[in-house]
Amino acid sequence: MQLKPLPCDFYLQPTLDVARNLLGAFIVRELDGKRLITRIVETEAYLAKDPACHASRGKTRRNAPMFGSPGTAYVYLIYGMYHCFNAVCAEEGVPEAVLIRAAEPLEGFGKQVDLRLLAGPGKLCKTLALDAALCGHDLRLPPVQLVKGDLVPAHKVLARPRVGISQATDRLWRYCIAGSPALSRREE
DNA sequence: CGCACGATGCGCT
DNA sequence: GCGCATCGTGCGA
Repeated sequence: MQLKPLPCDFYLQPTLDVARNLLGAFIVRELDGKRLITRIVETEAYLAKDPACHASRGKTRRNAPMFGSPGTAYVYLIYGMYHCFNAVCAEEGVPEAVLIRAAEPLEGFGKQVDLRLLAGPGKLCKTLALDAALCGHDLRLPPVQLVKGDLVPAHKVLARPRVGISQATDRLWRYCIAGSPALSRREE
């Protein structure tokens, strides 16, 4: 398998396109001298003017990383016990991001792997040990890289409402690979 | 300074 | 399907 990090330009596409195009991409995580590879199967887009976006009401200490360089990580704590991992999109100063909601274990997890080990944003961060220390990290570089992956045909991509938000619930900005066993919830 | 609440997940019913 | 753990953040006082 060739592991080619997604270039900075990738994240400058419209954020909804980044969210769709991250489906099938790989997360390569180096941890304790081991390499874990997973395949992204579910994402959500958050846009600058979107009421559900953390930064839609301006810059604060927590959301400041969303205003940073495209292709860096935005990681935050949710419900006091889980983390959520995002890729920052759009040009510097425009706070948009794609939440990585679920991935499928591919390499480095042993034989009897649980396919649902990364089925949800909190579980994904727990399994890959992603936390605030990685906030701002350049996702082209170890120890966490997003790399070019399988092409997912359009007919396999589902668009669904985002999960867990109370505003702008009508927007179909969650993208899933149809039929994946590793989604955060059963397909609707 | 106090407090309501979240881009969640798990266990119980 | 529902309650709740657990705590940093952000806003109103």
